[in-house]
Amino acid sequence: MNYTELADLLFPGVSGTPEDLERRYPPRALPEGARVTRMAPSPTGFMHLGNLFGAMVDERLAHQSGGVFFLRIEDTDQKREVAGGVETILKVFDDYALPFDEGATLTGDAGDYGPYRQRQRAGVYHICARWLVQQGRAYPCFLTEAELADMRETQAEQKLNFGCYGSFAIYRDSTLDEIRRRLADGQPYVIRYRSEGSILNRIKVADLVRGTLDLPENNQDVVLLKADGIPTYHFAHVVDDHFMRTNVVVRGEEWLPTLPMHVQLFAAMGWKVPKYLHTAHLMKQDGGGKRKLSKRKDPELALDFYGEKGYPVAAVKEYLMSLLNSNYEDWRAANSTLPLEDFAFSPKKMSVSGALFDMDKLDDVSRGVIARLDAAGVQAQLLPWAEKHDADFAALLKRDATFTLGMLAIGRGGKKPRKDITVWGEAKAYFSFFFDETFAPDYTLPQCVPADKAREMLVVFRDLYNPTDDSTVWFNKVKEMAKTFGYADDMKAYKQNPENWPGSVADVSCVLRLAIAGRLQSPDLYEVMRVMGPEMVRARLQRMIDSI
RNA sequence: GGCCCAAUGGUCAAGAGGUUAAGACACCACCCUUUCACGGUGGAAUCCCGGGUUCGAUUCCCGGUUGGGUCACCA
Repeated sequence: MNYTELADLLFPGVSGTPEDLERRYPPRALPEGARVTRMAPSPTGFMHLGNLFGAMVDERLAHQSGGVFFLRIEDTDQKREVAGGVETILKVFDDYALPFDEGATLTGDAGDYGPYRQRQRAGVYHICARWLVQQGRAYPCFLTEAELADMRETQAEQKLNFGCYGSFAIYRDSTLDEIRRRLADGQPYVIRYRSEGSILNRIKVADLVRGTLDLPENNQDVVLLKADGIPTYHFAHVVDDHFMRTNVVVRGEEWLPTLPMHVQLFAAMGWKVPKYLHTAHLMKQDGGGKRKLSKRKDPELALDFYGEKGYPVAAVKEYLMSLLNSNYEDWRAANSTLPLEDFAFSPKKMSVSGALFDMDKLDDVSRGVIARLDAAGVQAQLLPWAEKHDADFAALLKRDATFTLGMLAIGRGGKKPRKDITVWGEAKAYFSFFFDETFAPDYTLPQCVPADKAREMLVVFRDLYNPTDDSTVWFNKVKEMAKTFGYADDMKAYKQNPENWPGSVADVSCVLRLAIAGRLQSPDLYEVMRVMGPEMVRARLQRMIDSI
């Protein structure tokens, strides 16, 4: 077989060589130890937690080492491509503040190693595929889909491994004449790699989290170029990550079984194998067992889910980082104000087994993130969320900025900030009583305070209420009032002998809280009233007086 | 079915050949407190099974079990 002739036959318009490409994409001038990583999603219009999970590893690895983090669009499968898919990807990078240094952008490409969309790199793949054919390491295969299905069936019956290998690779040794005839006949074909490996041989591959892997050699004649001339993932990965000079490939553990094939392809091309880092999957509890988070069954897999609920971006990243490196939580506890980027991320600390996604934990992290914000910080996140998801609420928030800021400031700052809100989506219900439009009181009184007595208390309070009182003076007045109504003003005494009074100052406070907030639970009443101002407070008191 | 990866409380997990086997979430109780939230104290709860190596194994080795992944002209 004259392989050069075969190569010319298969790639008539292709002329370059891998050496040309080496010159076009020279090794990057980077300091020793700098890591070049990439995120390589398919533009399916769906970005999920796993994408983010991996991207955070990529980004940290690159930027922590003074390297490069780039974005490559893997659009080799037209069937799955969705209009606007690239925009969705870029938006996630933007939303989650994961800055990439080069790669695909909305307007084109940025960087010297492009194009960064695989379909635009056909020329590069063809040069490499042609070279492999010339070397006798790749060949055209005319197996049809039906034949492949039959083959699989036969293999299942005979309990053999699936795939195109050994005697099943019937076009491996076709003659040039036969190939010429089929081409002339217009028969569709793919380019397959001609594997000389055996599953009886073992290979060793280093993985940054898993250590040295001991795997069987690949014996499959894998497809390099599909019938439409576009590469499969496998070939694109090898070619692109070589010429884009990626030195750490971060990807999910679903790629472990094909790793030997990739190593084999690198070797066939005469290229250095990059370092690999295979991440464990995020799992979900399902009935008895656990399973990989699924796009169809689990809405929480989609990143949109978090945006809609109103999880702060920082909370989702914090949570993922705590799964990535379990010492992150301790670090965060000791460094509550530092940016996540100051944490020393280490691949060695990553877990090799899949973690169950824990919404309770995320909630806790999110509460903590929100609690650490000051009022302006809350406003800066809450308002955009509301504008996007709840226009009515946004309008209320914007009506009086000073009022809103005052409201948001209650219980913030200090050593022990309140953790009332988990996600922005809860904010409206939580703050509802601050706005007459959303104020929906439930005037159900505590048992020990009959309605007529409550009304009297409110009237008394309305008259003694002085907005200039400080909190101590104010609460002393409340206690005083409790006493005049025969209720205990000393909680300790009351708790020891509750039978001596009809109720306590706590019950009296409940009545006031009901009037002001319309419910039994609220942040510090004095603070709430201070923010509301005397006019609003009096109106609230009156409203309850008139209603019960 | 073949191949690959994994296994410490309910969840995330630290950990070392000899430990009272960290910590966090969730849960329970109590304390603080005019409510709620926060905070504090305490509690319950874990080394998958069987062999081997060893004075000693949850830790190392081998089997098994269980879970997960993968076997496409998808990525």
